This record gives sequence, C-alpha cells and structure tokens, in this order.
Amino acid sequence: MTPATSTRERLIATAAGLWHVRSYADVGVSEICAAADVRKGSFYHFFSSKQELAVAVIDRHWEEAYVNVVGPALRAGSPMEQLQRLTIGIADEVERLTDELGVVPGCPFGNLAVELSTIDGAVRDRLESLFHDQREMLRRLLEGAVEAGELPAATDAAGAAAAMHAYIEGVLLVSKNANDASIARTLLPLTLRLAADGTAVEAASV
Amino acid sequence: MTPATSTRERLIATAAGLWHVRSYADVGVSEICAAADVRKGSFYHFFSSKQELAVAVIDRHWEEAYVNVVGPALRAGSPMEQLQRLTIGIADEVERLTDELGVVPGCPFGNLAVELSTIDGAVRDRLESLFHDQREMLRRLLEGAVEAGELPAATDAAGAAAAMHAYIEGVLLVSKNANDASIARTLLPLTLRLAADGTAVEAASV
DNA sequence: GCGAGAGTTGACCGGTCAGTCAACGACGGA
DNA sequence: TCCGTCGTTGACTGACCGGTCAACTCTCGC
Repeated sequence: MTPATSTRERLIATAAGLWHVRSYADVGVSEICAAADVRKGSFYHFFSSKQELAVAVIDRHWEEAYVNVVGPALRAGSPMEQLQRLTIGIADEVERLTDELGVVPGCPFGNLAVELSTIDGAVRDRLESLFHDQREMLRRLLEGAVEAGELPAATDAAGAAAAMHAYIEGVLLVSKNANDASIARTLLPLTLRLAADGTAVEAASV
Repeated sequence: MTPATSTRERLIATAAGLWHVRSYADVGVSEICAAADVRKGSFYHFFSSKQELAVAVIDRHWEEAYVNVVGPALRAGSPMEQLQRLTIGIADEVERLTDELGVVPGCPFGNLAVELSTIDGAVRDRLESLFHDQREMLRRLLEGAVEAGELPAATDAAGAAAAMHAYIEGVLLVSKNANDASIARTLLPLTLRLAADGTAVEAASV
C-alpha cells in the first residue's frame, strides 16, 4: 500500500490548490477529502482540525515558492540584479499559475492573511513569521546592494524591504481581482523604486 | 414607525462593520440580522441575497471613505501635497478604525477582493470598477503634478497610479496581518516613491 | 502465529448556513 | 370605509458545515 505520508501529502497538496484558487471558507474539509480521494475519518487522523491543515498548507506553499521562484532568482548576479530577477520570477510564476489554474490566484499567503488574520490566531502567527522571513531576505539583499555600491549608503534597508514586501502583496491582490496576470508583469518591476532614496519626492511639505 | 430606509441602512452599516473586522464568510446573514435587530424575513425584503448586500456595503464604504479621507485630502495644496496628505489621511483612518474596532481591519475593498474575486463575479466587478476609479483619481493627481513641474514630464502617470494603488492595498494587508497600525503610518508615506522616475534603479541589466 | 499500532472506513452528530413563505399590521390614497 | 402596498414577523426548509466514532484492515516486530 502507499506509504503513510502519501495520504497526508495528498491532502496538503489538494487543499493548497483549492484554497489558492477559491478561498479557505469556500472549500470545506469534505470537498478537500473528495478531491484527494480520502475519507473524512482519515483526514482527522492526520490533522486535528481544518486550521491545522491550513498551517501545513502555508508551509508547503513557502517550500515550493522557495524552490521554484526565490532560490533560482538568488543564484547569481549582483544584489540588485537578484532583486530584479526575483520580481520577474514572481511575474513568471503568476503567469504559470494562471495558465495552470485558469484564473489569477493571487498570493496564497496574502489570501489567507486577509481572510483569517482577524479570526484565526494560529494562521495569523504563522503568516506573520513567514512575512518576517521574507522581509529579512529582502533586507539582506538591499544591504548587499548598499555594500556593492548599487544603492546609497543612507538607504534604510529594513524600511525599504517592508515597503517592497507590501508592494508585492498589493500587486498580487490587484492582479487577482482584475484576473489579469499582465498587471503583475507590468507592476512588479517597479518594486525596485521603493528601494531608492526618495527624499526628493518626499520633501514636499504638508 | 421608522421610515422605510432605516432598516435597510441599519443592515448595510452593521454588515459593513462586521465584515470589515472579520470576513464575509465568517459573518452570516443571521448574525448581521441579530446585530442590526432585524428579522431575517425583513432582510430578504430589502436584499435578494447576501451577495447583493455585499455590493451595497462596498458602495457604502466608498462613500464614507470619500467623505472622511479622500475629499479632505484633495481640498487644497499642490498635487503632490494632496497626494502626501492622502497617504497621511489613510494612516490616520487606519489608526482611528483600530482604536474604534480593537483590531487593524485592513482595507474593506481589498478584504472583499481577496475573499470573493474568484468566487463572486458581481462583487468582483463592483470592486474592479471602484479600483479603476481610485487609480484614475491618482492618475489625475500625478498628471497635475507633472503640469505643476513637481514631477518630470516623462512620468508614466497611469503606471505610477496603478503601482501606488497596489502599494496602498499591500500596506493595509500587511498592517492587518501584523495587527499593527504603526506599519501603515510608517509605510504609507513611501507611496510617493512609486511616482518617481525609477530609470536609474531599474537600469540594472538582467 | 500473534499482538500492537498505524491507517482506513462510512455512518453519524449537532449546529449553522442562505434562503423561503404565508400571515399580519400600518398607513396613505381613493 | 376600504383597499393596496410596503414593511414586518417568526417558523420553516434542505443542504452543508467541521468534527466524532467504533469497527475494521494492513503491516511489521517479536
């Protein structure tokens, strides 16, 4: 018989796909089980609740995103080149998922954050820790860019990293609502503008 | 007896508040009715479905946002000053709502967009039209800034407006997940960086 | 051969969901 | 005075929700 992990893995992968395209609330445990060809009793053998599956799904999404998008972008080049390749890689992934799923699914983390952050503390905490890691990754890249002379020494790397992270989430949100992957393609490269020292444009007095 | 509009208005206001803090799926028609002190039969006298109420709630949120935030910001000053006051006004509103509701509620439009855009076409379409109007508003401000010499003539106003809109949505998303209104306060002023011509920073070859 | 534990099964639970309906005022115009 | 309409009421529906459970099978160490 298939190994013990197979059923559990199938549930995670199935839920990840269904929740990404629709929403956490709209796809119930029964539907996930049916799609994964697993009986409900088995589901609760592996997960104590729907919420616990959600946490596992979040981890799975990040593992896959790291392997398919983040890792390749960081493999070579100067820090700013890596950042640029990261934004392009995200746009590539949006297009790939759109073709695969027939709809622009948005960011799996942002989707769950919006739907559950004020309702489910466990999911919110996992997402917050993940967002923190993502911002840290961007911050290290920006600091590397400063060291390499690609950005001014006065750059606020942590602030810019937080802004870039928020921007990427926002772009994926509006692409999803418009159901238009080309929006991500167009807007994501502008992420780098947030790394620039904006003192000139921010100097306008209030 | 109270005029005909009162019950309907109460339902819209109650649903707007509950959905903003929690989520569309998590707050049902019965709970809205109970909180608004309306019987379910009356609900379906005014709205043919939960979805129809959602559309009315979206319109209501925009009316209020325009009166409380957008209108005041656009009342005076140069275009760039107006933009800057808009970002500050949004941060003010986030803090006000956080104090009032006890939690950072995020953007009511972004929240519904993420939760429903791939599920409910009517809600998606209303939000898309609203997002379009918001981007147009930003575009006009940016074009005004170009005319006033506050931005270079080569500025892509439409592109920058789309980027700024996405950025604001993203900032509200991450503030909500972190449940920290100060994030919005810190990040929203950086919106203006997206208006700048980023050719220098975007020039890094891939 | 024989337990033990992991994995599986399908029937089942109470509760809640969005939505329906027939009956019942209240009230304004004819 | 009567009637039509707008609003209201509360009981009701069928479907589905997340979750439970006892019984069963399979595999593996002993």
